[in-house]
Amino acid sequence: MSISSRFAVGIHILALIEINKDGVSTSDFIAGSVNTNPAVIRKIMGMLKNAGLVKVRPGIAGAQLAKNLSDITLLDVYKAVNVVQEKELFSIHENPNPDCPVGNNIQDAIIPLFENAQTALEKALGHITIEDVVRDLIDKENFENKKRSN
Amino acid sequence: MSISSRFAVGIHILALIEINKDGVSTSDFIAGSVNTNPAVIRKIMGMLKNAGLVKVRPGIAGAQLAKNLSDITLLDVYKAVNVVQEKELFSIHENPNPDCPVGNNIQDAIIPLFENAQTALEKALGHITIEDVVRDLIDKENFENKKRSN
DNA sequence: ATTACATGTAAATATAATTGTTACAGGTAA
DNA sequence: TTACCTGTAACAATTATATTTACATGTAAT
Repeated sequence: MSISSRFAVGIHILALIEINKDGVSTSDFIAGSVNTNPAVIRKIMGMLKNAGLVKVRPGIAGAQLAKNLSDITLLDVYKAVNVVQEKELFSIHENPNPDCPVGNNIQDAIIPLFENAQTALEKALGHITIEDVVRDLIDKENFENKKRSN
Repeated sequence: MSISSRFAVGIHILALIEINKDGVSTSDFIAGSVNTNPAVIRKIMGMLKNAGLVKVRPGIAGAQLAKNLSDITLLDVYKAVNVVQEKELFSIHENPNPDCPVGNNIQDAIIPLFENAQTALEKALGHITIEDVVRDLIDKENFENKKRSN
C-alpha cells in the first residue's frame, strides 16, 4: 500500500507555480513538467483551489498561489488532495466477534493507538513548507548547472 | 487509501494468543474471533512466524508467542505483516520532465521529506507494545462485565 | 498404516482505488 | 465568432485487498 502520488504532484504543482511566477502556468504547461495528462492536473488543481491554496478561474489561463509560500505546509497540501481520510490511515477489520473478550474490545483498544501514529505523521508534514521545498529545488538546480559548466 | 487491516488483524492475533494462553489457538479459533476465513489467519500467521513473533508448526494445532509480550511492539507487527514497504509509504509520480528545473529535482527534494514523515509514524508505533494492548483489552472487558452485573 | 485434523500455500474471485485518457460543457478575451 | 482555457464526467487499465476454495503436507492417536 502506498499513499496516492496526488500528494507529490500537488507539491510539484505549487512549487512550479512559484518558480514559473513570471510565466503563465496552464494545466498543459504543468502537465508537461509533471509528465501526465492535463486533466489530471486540473483535477488536483481543483482540490488545491477548494483548499484555498491556489487561485485559478475557468476560461482564464494560468494559476497563482493564494497564500505566501511560507504559509503553505505539506500538511495543507496533503489534506487538500485528500489522500488520507481523517483517522483512517490505518484500516481495522470490521465485525470482530463480540462474544470474545478480544474481539469485543480490539477496535476500541486499537483506534486511539492508530490515531496517535497518524497524528505523528501529520505533525511531521506540518513542519515543512512549500518555501522549504522551493529553496531546495533552486539549490539543487544551481548545483546541477555548476557541475555541467565544469 | 488506507493501510491494510492485516496490521490490525496481526495485533488481534497476538493479543488473542496471549489471552487464550491456557487454550489452543488454532487458525479456526482465531478466525472465529477476528471473524474472517482461517486461510487469512494462516497467511498472516506465517508472516508473524517469519518475523519471529510466533511459534507455529505444520500439523500441530495452536500457536504460541515467540517473545515476551513487552518485547513485541506495534512496529514489529507492522513490519512483520508487510503493510508498508520501506521508504514507500508515500508514492511519487515517476518520470517528471528532466528539462524543467522542478521536474528535474522534485523527486530528490521530496523523498527525504516523505521518509522523515514515515519515520515519525513508525517511531510512534515503536513505543507501544502488545502488552499495552492486552492490558487495555482486559481493563475494557472487566469494565464491560461490571456494567452488565449492575 | 489409516484416520482425523492441523498448517502451508496457491489459485480464483469480487471489490475498490489509482492513474490515465477522451470528450465535452462552459468561461473569457481578442 | 474564434481560439483557448478550465471544470468535470465517463471509461478503461492496472493494481491491491480481502475472501473463498482446494489441496498438499505434517503430526499424532488409534
